[in-house]
Amino acid sequence: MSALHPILRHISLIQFLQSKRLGASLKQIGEYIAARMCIDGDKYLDRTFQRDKKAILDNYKVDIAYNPADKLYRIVNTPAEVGRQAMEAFELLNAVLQTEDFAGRVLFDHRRAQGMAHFQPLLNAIKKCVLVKFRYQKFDEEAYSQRLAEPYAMKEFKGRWYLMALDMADLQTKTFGLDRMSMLEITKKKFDYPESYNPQQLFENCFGITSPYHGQQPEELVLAFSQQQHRYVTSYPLHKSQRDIKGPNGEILTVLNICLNYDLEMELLSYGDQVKVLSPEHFAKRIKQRLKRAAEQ
DNA sequence: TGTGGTTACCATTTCCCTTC
DNA sequence: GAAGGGAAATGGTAACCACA
Repeated sequence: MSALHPILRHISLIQFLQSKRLGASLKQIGEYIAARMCIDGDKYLDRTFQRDKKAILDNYKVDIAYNPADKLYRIVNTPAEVGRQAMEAFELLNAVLQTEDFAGRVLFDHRRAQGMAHFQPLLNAIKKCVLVKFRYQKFDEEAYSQRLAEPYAMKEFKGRWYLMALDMADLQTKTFGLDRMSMLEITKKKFDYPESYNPQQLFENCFGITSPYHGQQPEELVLAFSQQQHRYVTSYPLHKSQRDIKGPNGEILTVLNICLNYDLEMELLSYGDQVKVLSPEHFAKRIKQRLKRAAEQ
């Protein structure tokens, strides 16, 4: 039995129950798991299922409930984001391990963001509401600065992790890249988490890690992608508000309700000549100026 | 009262690491 | 590569509980 065996079973169980909206009996679950795990049909026992059910709730926050009325088990909540990501990561790992005979034919991006060692300590600091000290170097500055901050939340963007924290030097909430931190120290000094700070709400209308400036409201952004690029952004949307509309000449336009921040500018610039900003005009001008400067370089 | 889900406890099996 | 031992996973059973 591999150490991966139980985890694979848990994920199989979740996927099976997700596909069975109306629920599944213990017999159906047993047969599916037995087939999936290549074990004898009667080897997935009730006792193991009960243990799996508890482990799934603990590890993935997926609650499997039994309904005595129809004698079926079903998932009663949506897997939390962290659980979903854990499942995806494990599925990838499992698939890769199964293809080890194909070494050299499954290629990974070797670029790895630095600073992931800070992730767990910072998470603990957020949980315990204690101040953190660290040395920080901005990308546009040579010098390091010493920071003391109240850590509030973590956010991922393009393979890097960022800390949202209140900088005690100027009492401004800022975003710090973990890859630019060093000499992290978790203090014992407690702080009160500000009730008004809601990171999910703060970034709801944003792309990337640049939070909106005070009072900034989302705007309607209209884009015209090339046919090829349109397919790409449809399969990997920029923002949850993204939708398609028909333009005046029957062409497909992409519309987003979003704060027009630096990260979004950079993302659109990365598409080169495959996208045209139609509105708002001030944002189109900004993109045009950047492209003009880029051409001059 | 019977049925079936849940949980606790202990036994057994299997895996994996270390040592030779 | 084989053997031994520890750890983890799994199996078996009994007791408890809710519900029809």
